[in-house]
Amino acid sequence: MQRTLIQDLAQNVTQTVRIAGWAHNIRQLSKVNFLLLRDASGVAQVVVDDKAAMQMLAKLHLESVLQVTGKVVAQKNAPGGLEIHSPEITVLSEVKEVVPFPINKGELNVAIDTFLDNAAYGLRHPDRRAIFKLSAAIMRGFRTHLDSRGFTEVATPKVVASATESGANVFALNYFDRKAYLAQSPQFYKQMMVSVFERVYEVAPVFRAEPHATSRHLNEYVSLDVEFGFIQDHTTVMALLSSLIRAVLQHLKDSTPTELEVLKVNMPLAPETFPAVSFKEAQAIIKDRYKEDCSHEPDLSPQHERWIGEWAREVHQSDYIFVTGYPMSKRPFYTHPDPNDRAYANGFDLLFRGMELVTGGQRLHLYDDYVTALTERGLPLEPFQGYLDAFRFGMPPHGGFAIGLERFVTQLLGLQNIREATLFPRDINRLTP
RNA sequence: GGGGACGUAGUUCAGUUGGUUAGAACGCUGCCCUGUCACGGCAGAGGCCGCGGGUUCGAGUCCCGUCGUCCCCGCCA
Repeated sequence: MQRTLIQDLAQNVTQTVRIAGWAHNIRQLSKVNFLLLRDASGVAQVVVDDKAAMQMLAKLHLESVLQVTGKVVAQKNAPGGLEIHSPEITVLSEVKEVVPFPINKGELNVAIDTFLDNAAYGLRHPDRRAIFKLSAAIMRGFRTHLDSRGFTEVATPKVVASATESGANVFALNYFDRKAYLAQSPQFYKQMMVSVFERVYEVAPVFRAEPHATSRHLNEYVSLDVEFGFIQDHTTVMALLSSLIRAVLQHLKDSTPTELEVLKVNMPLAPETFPAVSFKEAQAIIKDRYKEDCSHEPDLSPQHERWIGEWAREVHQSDYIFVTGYPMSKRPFYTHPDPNDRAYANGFDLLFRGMELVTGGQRLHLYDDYVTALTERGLPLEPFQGYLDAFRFGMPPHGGFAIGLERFVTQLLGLQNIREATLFPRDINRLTP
């Protein structure tokens, strides 16, 4: 007999079906037991009133994997109105010890460190699983929208020869007795691919060797990267990003309504055009409204970003806000300056509910500009030659951005810690599981 | 790298100005209960109070060190 998923039981009322999954809970009354069986699609109640079967259940540990063949019955006092009667139960995988913490009590109540130590078990909790269903839907929505706009998905190397664009620390590794590094971003490669495909994107991990210890940083995270050619300036990139975010949110509503409900997600305010303020305007708002003068600082602090996020929600009814025109001194060498004021960048950050979600902008596209930019920063040309060749042989005006997937999920769900949006997070002191 | 907080049962946490035998809930074990749905009831097991040192008649509680964890800043997505 073929296996039926628990979510499909409603279409099989009065039929005999076979379901299989994990012993989520067993409620034992004297003459009847209720076995709650969980599979990836849901939880079903199995009514056990056979004496031998109840004795077998009494000895069973939770999370044992069972196969149950029985009749689907519509019963108004059953959870969900359905249950399985006259079950024949087979143990497929017996658990021989007590589970580390309960996952069958609704809300999960466990410290994040304990949870992550037992991730392979804890992630089975339906709420935790729902987080990663949403994460998958974000990646799917990202791909679907960009595919429809003529983008090509690429896979660029994660093992690279030279340390990279910005100051971020990289992980060094031994590559056949040569030094290599884990890529801190696909930046160079996606730019090179603009000269091949014009429009590209990538969904892949990036690696940062920064010893940060915060609730919003990971040393390995998934970067949703986009790069495309023949743009006017950074505003072309911002327009594409806005429509992409809106398309992803719509995709979530269409494809994961159950998960959005289970996790009680407040869908973001995302107006047709995301509001934008310049870096200097942002500083003025902070001074005006929050009475802190940061006008001599070259960047916004996390608190400043939270304030701007709050301001955008109140004044523009938007959970997303662009901050444009950061000082060039804080941006990497490939950044295109504002032609009207070369001290500032044709770039942007996108804040989502007060946290940096995206960085992007227009890039330099002329070979000579790269030579100048590298020279001004005291960097040698030689290690960048493979990259620079793309510009020597013709590169259109282009730009792009990178979205932090786990940050998207964290902010969407209002999670306390980005590790909750990561299956197996890598941070400064966690390398396993 | 700088700063702050916290380490007590398998888990999440209480634990008074230092005072005798360290508690609760969930989980676990046994018994009872035909309809539970966070099932309920009764009974029970389970603790080097992170580790080391100190102060004190006496330390889970105060001090120092150490290890671990969480958070903030820096850096970034």
